Amino acid sequence: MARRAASAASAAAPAAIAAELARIVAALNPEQRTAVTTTEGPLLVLAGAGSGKTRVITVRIAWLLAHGATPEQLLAMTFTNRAANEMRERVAGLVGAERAKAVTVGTFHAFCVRLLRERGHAIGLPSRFAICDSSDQLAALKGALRELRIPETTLHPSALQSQISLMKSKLLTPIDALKQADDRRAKQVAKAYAKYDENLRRTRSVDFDDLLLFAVRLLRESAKDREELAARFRYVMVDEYQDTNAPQYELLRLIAGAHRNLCVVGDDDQSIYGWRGADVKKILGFERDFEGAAVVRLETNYRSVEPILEAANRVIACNPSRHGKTLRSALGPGEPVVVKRVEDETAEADLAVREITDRMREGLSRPKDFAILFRAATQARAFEAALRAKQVPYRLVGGMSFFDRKEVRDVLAYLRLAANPDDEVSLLRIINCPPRGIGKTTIDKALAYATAEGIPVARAFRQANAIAGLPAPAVEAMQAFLGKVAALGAADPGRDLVAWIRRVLAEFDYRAEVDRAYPDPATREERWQGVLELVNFAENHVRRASAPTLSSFLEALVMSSEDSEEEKESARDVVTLMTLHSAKGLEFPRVFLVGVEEGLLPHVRAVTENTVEEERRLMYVGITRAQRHLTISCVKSRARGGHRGESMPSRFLYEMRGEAPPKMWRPCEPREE
DNA sequence: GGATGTGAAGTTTTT
DNA sequence: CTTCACATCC
Repeated sequence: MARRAASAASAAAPAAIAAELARIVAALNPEQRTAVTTTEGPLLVLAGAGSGKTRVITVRIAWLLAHGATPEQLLAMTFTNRAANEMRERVAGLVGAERAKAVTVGTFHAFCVRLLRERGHAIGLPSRFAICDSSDQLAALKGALRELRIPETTLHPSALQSQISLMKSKLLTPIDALKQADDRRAKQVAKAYAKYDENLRRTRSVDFDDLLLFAVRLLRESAKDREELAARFRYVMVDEYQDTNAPQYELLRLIAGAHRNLCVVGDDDQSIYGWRGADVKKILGFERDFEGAAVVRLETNYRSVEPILEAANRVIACNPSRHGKTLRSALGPGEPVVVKRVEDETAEADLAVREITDRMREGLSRPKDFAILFRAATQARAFEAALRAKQVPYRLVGGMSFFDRKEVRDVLAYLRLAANPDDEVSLLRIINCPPRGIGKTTIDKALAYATAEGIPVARAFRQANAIAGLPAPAVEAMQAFLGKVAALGAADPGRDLVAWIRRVLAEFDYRAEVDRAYPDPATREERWQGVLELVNFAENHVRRASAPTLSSFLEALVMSSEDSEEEKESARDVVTLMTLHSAKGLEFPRVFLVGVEEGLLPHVRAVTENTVEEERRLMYVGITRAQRHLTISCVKSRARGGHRGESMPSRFLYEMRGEAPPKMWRPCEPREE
């Protein structure tokens, strides 16, 4: 990041590239062209669904480069790795791999990691901090609860996790949380938050939210770093701006606040992450925050046929607070949106699968043309069953990731412990896996000792002989185990990563543990494949990274949600099942939007919590995924939480047709507080 | 220290 | 209905 703007790149941009760019810009519609060529000052690009948003950002980067900016001066921020990768590839296609490489394109989180590794010392951050993923976070929270003697039944760790994350994404410190706490529970949450943070600091760890928070703190406190960053990144671009939370906004202000060359692209109508801290007010108030901002609306949609966009426009028009856009189809007329109400969820699944098999029989559609979209992940079950019965290949997006598999997490814990002997979470995970005679009682005693003495858990284990009442064999086993770990972690294997991982596996005889834990030979083989897949990842990392180390490998794993090879293979020609949230940004020729009922979409909790507007945006996102065909379904009777009950069509279905709901119809009522 | 049974609770998810 | 955490038993 501190690297000087190297102007060593190609002396003269090839004339061919310049001509190509002129051709591309000429082919844009007038609004897109304005968005591309307005380079100075704050710019808000309101990009409706399917309006060529990524094209605008990438061509804008090419335009900036062709008009005097150096690649080093450009910063493009995204929220997901997927978006970052796509942007990088498309920029490379426009300006050539060489210059594209020098443009900083990345997720907010990846940007912050780099910033903190290079400059974090200014706020006392150790350069070798570890990054916790969400299951590490959960384990750390359980530890904090244990130390505070709060039973997990009183404060559910996963609920605590999202509450703390939400507070962090609103820039609330544990002290703020304690000040604001007005009841017993809130006080406990604040205390757990404080203890959790304290433990992370002690183990030199940060969670995902901390990456943003520390970056903000660094740029607030160190004028030198702030000024250097602002001087380097003269042009800042942000994708999916409607998803920005408080720390991300703050970060942007700190980098681009002085020169104001900030271009944000987003769609307030697709803001669906309010529940995790994304603040739609940031995009609604951009013109106020950055006075004199130019605003461009992209309303021509290149994705969907007219009837689909008409439905989308009518639904979203019911939201009171928005910038206001109306999508126009570049594709023209098409088949009308189909709405069906069937008996129950089984019939709903049969309806969709029947349609899929019929269309496939015609030979004009393939499995990958179809997507089934739903509000809640639990709805997938019925569709999975129906697809299986008809032998239609499908993939369920979300669900358990490769890195959540037990064997993968176990092996990762070994690697992480070797890289960071203070990693308590990993230590506790594998201290007795494979079993080495260190039981729950022993561990509890060591934990109590660590808490009483105020020392790291790993140190307590190392001093096991000082702890009263521990069985001698357990003490020996612990010390032997820690000795092995220390020996492995003494030196970073660097390029020999793969061989080193194999040695770790052999040293701890993890194969034997897999054989022991899974008596069934088929699952045993499957589990072991998971371990081997991890070794593959390491191989890839060594091949791709410029200076691979154990730490860089572990970090790459935490920061990316990359699919395993096996998952990539199976994702080829299959029907896609996913939640509306994971569907954002995707498109399919034929979409089924299912379970469009009161209580589900909008969800009951959204109704009681007065967030129906966000549910309406979710409906809008669902509709606008469809290119040519959209089938919406709802049921008369649905089993929820074990009980079967009557389901009414969603209010959104009436809005979609521009009708008022019938008189007899009762939406779920907001609860009076 | 590990296997089996009982109980409660059950949107949305990326980094 | 089914998943996950916890308690109890061997």
